[in-house]
Amino acid sequence: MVHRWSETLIPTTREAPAEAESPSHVLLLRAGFIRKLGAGIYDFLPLGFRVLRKISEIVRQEMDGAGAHELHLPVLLPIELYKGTKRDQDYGELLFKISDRKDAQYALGPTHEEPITELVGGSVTSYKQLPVNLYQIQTKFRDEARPRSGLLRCREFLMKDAYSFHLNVEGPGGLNETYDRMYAAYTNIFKRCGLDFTAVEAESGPIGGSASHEFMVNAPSGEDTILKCPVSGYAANVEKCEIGQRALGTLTETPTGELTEVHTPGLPGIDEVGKFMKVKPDRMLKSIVFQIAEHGEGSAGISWVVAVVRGNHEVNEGKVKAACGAKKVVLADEKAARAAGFAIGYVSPRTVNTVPGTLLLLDPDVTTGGFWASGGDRADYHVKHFNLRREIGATLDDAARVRIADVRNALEGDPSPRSAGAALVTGRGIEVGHIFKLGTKYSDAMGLSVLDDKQQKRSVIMGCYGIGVSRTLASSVEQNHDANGIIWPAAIAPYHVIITLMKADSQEHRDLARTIAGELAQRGIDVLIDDRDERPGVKFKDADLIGVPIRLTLGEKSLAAGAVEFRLRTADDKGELVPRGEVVNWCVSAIVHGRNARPSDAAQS
RNA sequence: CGGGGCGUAGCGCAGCUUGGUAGCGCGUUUGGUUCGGGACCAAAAGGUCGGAGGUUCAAAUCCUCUCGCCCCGACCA
Repeated sequence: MVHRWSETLIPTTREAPAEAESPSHVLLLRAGFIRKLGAGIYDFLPLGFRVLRKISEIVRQEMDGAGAHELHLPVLLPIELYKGTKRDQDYGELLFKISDRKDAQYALGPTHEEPITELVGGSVTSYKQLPVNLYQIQTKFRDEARPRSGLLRCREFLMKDAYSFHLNVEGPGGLNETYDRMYAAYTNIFKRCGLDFTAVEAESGPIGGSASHEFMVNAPSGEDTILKCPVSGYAANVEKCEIGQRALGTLTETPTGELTEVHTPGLPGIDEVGKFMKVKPDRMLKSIVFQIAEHGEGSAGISWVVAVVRGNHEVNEGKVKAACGAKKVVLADEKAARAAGFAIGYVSPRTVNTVPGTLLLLDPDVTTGGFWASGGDRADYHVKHFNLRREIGATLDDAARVRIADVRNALEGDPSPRSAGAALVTGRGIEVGHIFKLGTKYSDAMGLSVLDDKQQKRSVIMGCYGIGVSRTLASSVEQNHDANGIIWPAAIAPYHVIITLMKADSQEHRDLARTIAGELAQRGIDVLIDDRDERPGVKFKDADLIGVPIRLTLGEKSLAAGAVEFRLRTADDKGELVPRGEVVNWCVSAIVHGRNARPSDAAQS
């Protein structure tokens, strides 16, 4: 492919709009890849769209290679479809809703579990048609509360979503087999896109399901925190990350002094109370009240769950849910909790004795002895010298009412759950891919079942697999840029080579550029010829800004020497002269051997 | 949704406190000089000052309402 700058639209600017802050947002705007039309709504200009297509093509190749088949579902979906799975409620405000002229309600698809399940339900009638794995690359809509960071969090964005359907979880044709293939395909996709990423274990979230992994592009600007064990390779996001064995107290520690009430008016926050009482947050007990939203095995007889962590730690809802055996827990409704006897904001672990139906969950870090401060169980009061054994007594030994469990978010330095003695390290990431084992959530809700070979009716088991295509584009920029602009990995660069004409008005130079471009194109290389009548400085700056991996410069001096100037985007020098006859091979070699390798580098490696 | 901030030319901003009908830089157009890392000189085009209402002889400026956008938080495949 050969394009000429003068014929396309690449509106580069020296300055970015003040509202753009993150690197990808600023650079994509400045380099003329995208343009904002509204909050979380962007135009993709020719350069941006080319990158989108390159990423999409890699995704297609890998998905097709892994046995998935592309289709195309509507964006405009009758709201009834979402009522069936209650996701019009679960998704809530996030679901974009519109109405037609007859005032019928529609949703703009945020994901497509419902329509795909409807489709398969109506067309798959026998277990012999399973398994099947279908995907699309489609514009998605989410009414984000706060779109931000350009393409990283949009209200309209491009996503690849795949759904697989199975009779079994295990064995040939089972969900696990496809899940593993998708995992491998995702790994290939993000590798081929030239991204530095980490696959982490994740909670499946409101979409439901039993197991999932997130693919995170490593970037300091990422919104998500991930934790890794450098020894075992275990990696997970904060919501999911387990913590290894921690030191436990005996629950028989001696009190540090008389339990003393302290008047702390209008100070509900840990930090403020700590300052007021002159107690460090890590010596305070933070007691958070949850209520069971949906009972499960093990949560019978429980109405309230009080999770206790150190003041400088954060309670993890997923872990609370697991520890109490419920299917779903939510932060307690403040009114209801007060009515039940909780002094919200001033709760202490003693409530296990005072509020019927309360289960107390103690994080290991609060079971050790020493000085503790806690809520005073009445408004505006805290207590000092809190001692679990003295304040709670024999109830501590009743496993039905008090459990010691990991209920907090993991932190840097916590013991690894997979390798004794190793400590977790943290990093930031941008979620670009997510794969789930959905199970039968949607098939049950929408009545998708088939008869098996024993004529038994079986719910179809599903998996779903998403990739944020436009987000992948942005995260590549987050990860690959410098002070001068974007640095595209060759595989997803809008063009592989930019030919910069020093004398755009010279017919001879234009002809040569076109000839070289033609030769490159024959080798499968995409070329942009900068034939604008601009000063050299402008062209060099723009070439760096848009981030094309290789720049060939055609100027008087080099041409007189029968050479072309070859420069990698990552080079810090002015480039080097390459004989005219070799320049195409140089380019091919650099593209093939890695995104920024010169032929000489490749020979050495 | 809570807190903070911003809407003035394609982009970046000043003007608003103390009302008198809009200005600077970049970019754009024309002419000239330049020509290897965002040139210089000269001239020019381009703005219902987000919108509506109000106060006033007079509103970008003051008042009320409204819409849009950004940041932090809450939330979030």
